[in-house]
Amino acid sequence: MQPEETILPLSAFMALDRTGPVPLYFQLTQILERAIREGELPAGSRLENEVSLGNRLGLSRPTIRRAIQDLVDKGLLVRRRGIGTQVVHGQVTRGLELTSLFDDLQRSRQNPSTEMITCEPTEASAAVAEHLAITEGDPVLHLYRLRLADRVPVALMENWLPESFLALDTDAVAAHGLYQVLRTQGVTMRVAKQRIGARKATPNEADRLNVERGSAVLTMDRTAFDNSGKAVEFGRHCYRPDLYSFEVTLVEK
Amino acid sequence: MQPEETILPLSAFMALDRTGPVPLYFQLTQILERAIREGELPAGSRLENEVSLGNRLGLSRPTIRRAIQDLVDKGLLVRRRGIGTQVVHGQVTRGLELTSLFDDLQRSRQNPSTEMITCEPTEASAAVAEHLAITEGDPVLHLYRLRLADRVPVALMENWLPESFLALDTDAVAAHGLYQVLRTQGVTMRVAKQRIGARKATPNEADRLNVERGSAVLTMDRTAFDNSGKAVEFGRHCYRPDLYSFEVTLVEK
DNA sequence: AAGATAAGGATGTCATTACAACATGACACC
DNA sequence: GGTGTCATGTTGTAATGACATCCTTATCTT
Repeated sequence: MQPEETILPLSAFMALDRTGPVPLYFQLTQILERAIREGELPAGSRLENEVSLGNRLGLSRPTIRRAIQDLVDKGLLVRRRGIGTQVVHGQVTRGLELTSLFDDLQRSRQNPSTEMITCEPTEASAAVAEHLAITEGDPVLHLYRLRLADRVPVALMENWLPESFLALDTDAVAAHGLYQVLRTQGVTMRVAKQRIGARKATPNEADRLNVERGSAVLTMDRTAFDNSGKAVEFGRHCYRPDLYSFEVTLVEK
Repeated sequence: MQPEETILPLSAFMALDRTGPVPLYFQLTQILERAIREGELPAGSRLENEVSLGNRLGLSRPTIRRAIQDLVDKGLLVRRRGIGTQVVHGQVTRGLELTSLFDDLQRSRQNPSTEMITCEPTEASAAVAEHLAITEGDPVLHLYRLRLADRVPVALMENWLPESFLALDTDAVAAHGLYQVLRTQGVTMRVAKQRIGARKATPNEADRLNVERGSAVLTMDRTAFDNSGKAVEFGRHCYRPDLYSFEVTLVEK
């Protein structure tokens, strides 16, 4: 049997602004996403088809498709040729994004703070050099920080940045997070490759994270690349697993 | 300074087949991806621009863009307006896909096998019902399996499937993996939401995974949805962290 | 020498059109 | 009753054209 088709009233799309700098497809994506999260488009319901929606809004089909595709990629919608587009069941969750833990915690009002343990230039080890695509012994900036949420230790973070960032503002990093500072330096992260694993905490880690010795920690190694494809950061982090976990949404291509 | 532009010879694109059922953009994606992985397009090099490439191949610009965009989404390329498209530095890795652990291991020739511990109908607990979007007490199929690679235990997997799969072929699941069997049943997974964490292994888990009691395990909870948006599987897995980890590639949208 | 301006080249956005492929349901046919 | 066929509705693929926006480089001006 066909699932119920939900047709949004035209009023839902009155916010569309054709003159501003915001792309139409993006505005449409946001409108639809809000409608899904607010329940106006119930889970399992069918969307109005692309052509009809385009006609009603005075938008071309490619624009409609682009907007819908973005939501499919986010895992909110599912498309089937010959059938239509449906809202995925199951509560929508915010997936992993290219942000830092600091942003994550701030978003969830956890009152994040950072304690800088070490911040000094050093020479790249073989492992660090490999991840940053530089040569062993090259100068790098080494950060060792403790992340807290509501004054409770959540994560221990060790990061290495290539030579061009040796003069980074340490205080700003402690106050606003590494990624925020890099953004103000004109560096925009585009791609990050992460490996998530687990192991026993070292005694040092256990003490700093304020957990029992021999506890399990969640680990994440990450290399981040800027918009020119160069590696700008390599990090080894470990998290208190009772306070933090990773959410990932996978979509079949 | 501008990075070096690499122009692929026309011969690289001779494989393009305009008559077959394979979309042109997809063929182009594969050709480019191979060229990157084989090093014909070196890390950091600039790609030929969209318009010129389209003219050379006799393809329209939207088709070229679609192919390139897919590689950007995969984290292999980076685009900057006004600049061009560049190959990302850093070795290319296979990211997390919508496949099962069985597929993963098979791909890396680890000789995977499965030991079925439990496979029986039961009633949905509150947690299971929540994730499958059914009501507590509804009948579900409960699987409890041990995954081995080269006869070494790698993961303990607990899965629940909704009522429609109560009559699943247990032997086939043990032989070919759960996802494979579901595919033959006409079920195609489209979206999966995963949460990755860590904790200490329970004594039972430690024994079955053949690790010391109190070891750390990597955990993954997953709900998978089919192409109609319905939840078809909920799983709680735990992995030996010395033998398995998750790889994720994030791309800024 | 430093700053402003202009030109060129690249990707980003958007509209229009056409046809292909797939799923469903209705209906005729055997 | 089962099977095949067709019409219809929907998304998928592809080409074409136009303009916008951004970055770099070169040039001109001060």
